[in-house]
Amino acid sequence: MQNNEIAKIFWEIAELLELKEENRFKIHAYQNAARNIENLPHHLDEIYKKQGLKGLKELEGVGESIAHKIEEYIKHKKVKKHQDLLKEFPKGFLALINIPGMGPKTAMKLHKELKINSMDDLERAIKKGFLKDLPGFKEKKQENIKKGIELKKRSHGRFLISDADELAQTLTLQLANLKEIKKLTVAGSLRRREETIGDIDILVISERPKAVMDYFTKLAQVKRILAKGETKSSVILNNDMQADLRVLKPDEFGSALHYFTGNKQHNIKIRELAIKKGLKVSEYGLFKKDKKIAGRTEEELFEALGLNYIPPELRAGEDELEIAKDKKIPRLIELFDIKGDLQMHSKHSDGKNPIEEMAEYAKKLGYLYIAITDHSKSQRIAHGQTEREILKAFKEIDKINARIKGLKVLKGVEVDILPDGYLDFKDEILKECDVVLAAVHSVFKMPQDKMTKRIIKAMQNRYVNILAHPTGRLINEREPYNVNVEEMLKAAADTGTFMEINAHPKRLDLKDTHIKMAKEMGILFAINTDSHATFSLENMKFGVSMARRGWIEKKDVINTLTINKLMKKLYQKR
DNA sequence: GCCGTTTTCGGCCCGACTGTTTTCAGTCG
Repeated sequence: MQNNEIAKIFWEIAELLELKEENRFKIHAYQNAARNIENLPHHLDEIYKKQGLKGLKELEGVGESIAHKIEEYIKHKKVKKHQDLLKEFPKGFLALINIPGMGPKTAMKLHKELKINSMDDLERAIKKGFLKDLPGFKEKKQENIKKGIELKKRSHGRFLISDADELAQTLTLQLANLKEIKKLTVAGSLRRREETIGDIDILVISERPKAVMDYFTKLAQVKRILAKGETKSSVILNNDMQADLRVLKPDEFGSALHYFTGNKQHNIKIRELAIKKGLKVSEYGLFKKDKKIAGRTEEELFEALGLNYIPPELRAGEDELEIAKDKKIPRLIELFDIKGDLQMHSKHSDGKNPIEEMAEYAKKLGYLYIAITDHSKSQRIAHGQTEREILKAFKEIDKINARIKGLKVLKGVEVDILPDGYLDFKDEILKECDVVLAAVHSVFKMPQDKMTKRIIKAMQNRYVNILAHPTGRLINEREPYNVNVEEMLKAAADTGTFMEINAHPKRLDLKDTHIKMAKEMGILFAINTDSHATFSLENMKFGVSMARRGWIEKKDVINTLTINKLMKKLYQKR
């Protein structure tokens, strides 16, 4: 978690500099560095160990000064500039500018005029009505700050993509009822298929924006209106998620969708590119002087800028513009490329449905095969199977295969990787399987070198095909275990082990940056739902979008193959 | 503070909404 610790320090330096009204470009530089560090696939101390300061300076947004501060943190666990800045303000003061609607200017004014130094001070001052005596702080502003504090206290961070997806669907279904709306689409982080979602962005095409805004802000799910204007409204929904609606005209659709999809860094880079070409981009279109030259569709916009179409999942503000300029954006994998699902559980361990029901459901999805991969014996909580039980289950699979046409059920197991790196089943059992997934399910807290060795040892087993949920994280619940991902991936490449992209919305493991790194090493993937019930087989879409964010093509994924080619791949390690 | 296929100095994305200061600053995305 070291990268995030350093990023947090740079975010705070930026905030502190904002309070001091420092040069805004300097502030921007710290924010930019923080953002880039958060998205790094490698640990900063590993980069530093291998390549020193020079390696740090090669990172985007990191120059002389910030590289030294990273070095300082690695050596001393703190950064002097950060400590000095913190000393200039009372403890707990930074919390104030993180209240929605409050920025550095407001916070500083309250600090200077009313000696408000913390969240507690602020709440007390509001209760006593002190704010009202201040110029520029009338009734409404005070009310907004109060609501901002409440929201801040209740909010539990970002939402799972599956939850946001469902909510967005109910909103758009209702909006679609309004006849004034010509076209309607979800944009923002949900369209980019980020692993978690902060708010829901909806773009509407209509000639009558006022009617749309009235309807939107009165929806049953709306708890509070943050802003309501001619073209843009923001609301807080009942579950405390924010939703933004933007209304534009038909000939602005492409540029508006692009602008509203982001991310922010990507948009900035697009605008910078436009400037270099003597053009200007905004949500209203691409302009040469005052003449509009593109904007009706996203495709038109990219083409006018001399770029390949960049799919939303790749719009990260990293190297996608350069690659699009060289016309090298690949055709990314699609949901319909998936021919089967190679991790799921049945009643034989902790699943809800019998094998046959899983198979029938998969057949309805159009799959050619599935693998039943129930847990091994040491997973007591998950009713892991003994050797006898799994062999019995395989006989049941033979019978099902004889009955069902058009879908093959593979005999599999999700075998536990024990703390010493040995597996929970002996090779005699594993060799009876068509597919073997290995996974860590216990003793998560291990020093990095031990955990890395443990996993690598498991992958060296000739029967292990796939490393399941390779980093073990549970989004919003559990950190990944401490494993050196780069070494782990190198071992996967050496042993011919496939990496899982686990499609469960809480896992999404590997994540995008690690997927990209693994692909560069030539590793192949299996995108699996890890289903414990029939309906969860539908989660495949979340795995596919995570794969797309990692630049994955159909050829990189083994469960896009036909059954014969897949079997060949699965047996080539033995 | 970062960055460079016109630059090692002089730039650094663009626009909406709110509240209140009657002309705009602050905040947000």
